[in-house]
Amino acid sequence: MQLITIQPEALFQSLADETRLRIIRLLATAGEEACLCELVDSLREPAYKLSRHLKILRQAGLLSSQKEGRWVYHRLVSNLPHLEALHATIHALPDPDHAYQADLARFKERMCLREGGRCRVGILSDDLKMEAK
Amino acid sequence: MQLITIQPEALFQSLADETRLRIIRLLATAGEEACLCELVDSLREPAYKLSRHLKILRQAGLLSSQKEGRWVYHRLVSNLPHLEALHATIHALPDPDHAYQADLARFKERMCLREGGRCRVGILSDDLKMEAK
DNA sequence: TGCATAATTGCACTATAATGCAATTATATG
DNA sequence: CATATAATTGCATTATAGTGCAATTATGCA
Repeated sequence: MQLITIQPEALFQSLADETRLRIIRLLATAGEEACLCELVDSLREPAYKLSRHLKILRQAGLLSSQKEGRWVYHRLVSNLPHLEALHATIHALPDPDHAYQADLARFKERMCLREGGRCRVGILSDDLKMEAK
Repeated sequence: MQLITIQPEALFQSLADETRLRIIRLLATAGEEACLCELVDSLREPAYKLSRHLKILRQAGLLSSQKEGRWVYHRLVSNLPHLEALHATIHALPDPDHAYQADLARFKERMCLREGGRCRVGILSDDLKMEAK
């Protein structure tokens, strides 16, 4: 499921985007897996955008994704020495404008809606639902 | 000399390029500072190219550069927790096609030409000199 | 002061990557 | 089987970033 030879620069490439770094920092600090709709509500970014960035992170070997019914849960991969080291780096990153802190706060609140540890609701933020026909 | 607020994604952005990552890995593994011509001979890339990438790394807060006569020495910055962690990550990176190992071997050889710990010769690789008038 | 050289930079060009919209796929449920 | 919805993707557009050449700057030295 993961590439045998990951080019190191592709690893950093995948973190060189604000949205992707927000995703990774959130999952790293929360120590949790999350589905797309939970990320949408936490980061307040449209689903199509996050979905694409999640794919990039998966291809870079940073995330693994697992489908459960209609939901897809994304979690950090950390079975390699350089990935462990990378997570330590991410934990040590500064948060100058408290953007990550805000993401994490929304995420924690969102996690309260889980039932039996699983997501049972869709996107809650009205302005990010696609149903705006 | 260095920015007060470095955006974390700019840090990864600066490592998301093969040439820049080669520079950083070389300086990190060698534990040495190096001038441009030494890097040109070690990485076998044209001076104008490396010079530009060095500038980007400097602006990202990863390198500091110091002029000594005609030579400019570049060294890693590591006075911050997340930079220390980043160096650990870089040390843990795989080297699938042994490119970094080759860079380091050329660098060590090149360092033998120093006198009193300072570079005294220019670019040695004939095909990378600009004098090809 | 003139020349050689270490290093940098302006400019044009090309390649790559992010974005938004709309459509589509896949799954659960009445 | 029809509908709702979680998630993904095709496409056109825009923005960003790397490259090579040639010119320029800055320094040491004869």
